[in-house]
Amino acid sequence: MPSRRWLSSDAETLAPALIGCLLVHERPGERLVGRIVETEAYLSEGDPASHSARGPTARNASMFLAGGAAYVYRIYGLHHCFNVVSGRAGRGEAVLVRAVEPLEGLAAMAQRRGEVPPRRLCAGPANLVVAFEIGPRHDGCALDVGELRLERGPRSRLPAPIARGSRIGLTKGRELPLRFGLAGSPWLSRPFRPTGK
DNA sequence: GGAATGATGTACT
DNA sequence: GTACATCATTCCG
Repeated sequence: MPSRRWLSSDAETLAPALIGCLLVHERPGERLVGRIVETEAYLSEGDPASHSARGPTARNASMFLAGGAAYVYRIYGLHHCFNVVSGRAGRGEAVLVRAVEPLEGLAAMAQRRGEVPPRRLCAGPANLVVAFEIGPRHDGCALDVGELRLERGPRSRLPAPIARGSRIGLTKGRELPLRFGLAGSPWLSRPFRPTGK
């Protein structure tokens, strides 16, 4: 049984640690793989932007599971976003996966995403969810077993340093530098400004 | 019951 | 930079 201990670290630690890890969606006849290049941490305390900020509800219940579960929610009535729950059970922290570099299954991803340039296939949390055919059915799933999995990347060094900046699209908690990404990667949803914003 | 809100993406000025 | 599609969830009364 693969160790899940690395997934129980706090969100601010896990978010950069997920850069370089692989997201795998494997079903009969189809295998989708991507390398995570951009994440955001949502904390259990002191983070007004976190869905867990006002305690458990029906929607955010899976965010309070133990690290290694998936948290999938709908936003703006239109899209879904995929998170890796982190920390110990009951904490309520998670890491939003904002962009991955597609490695396998590009044709299937393109079919779902439509006519977009390759670099936009999995750029943005709602876009990668479409490309990877992730849905509400994955909410609460364990990410070390089953069709949707998280795999540790190669132990070799990353091809670039990890950049850090403020999170995107928030109305609260903008000042917290909790966005992480592979510096200079063409697969990011948006580039990191040199200033860290 | 009713209203406000939102961890987005795309198109447009 | 702004407009907006679109609706479940959340909060208030």
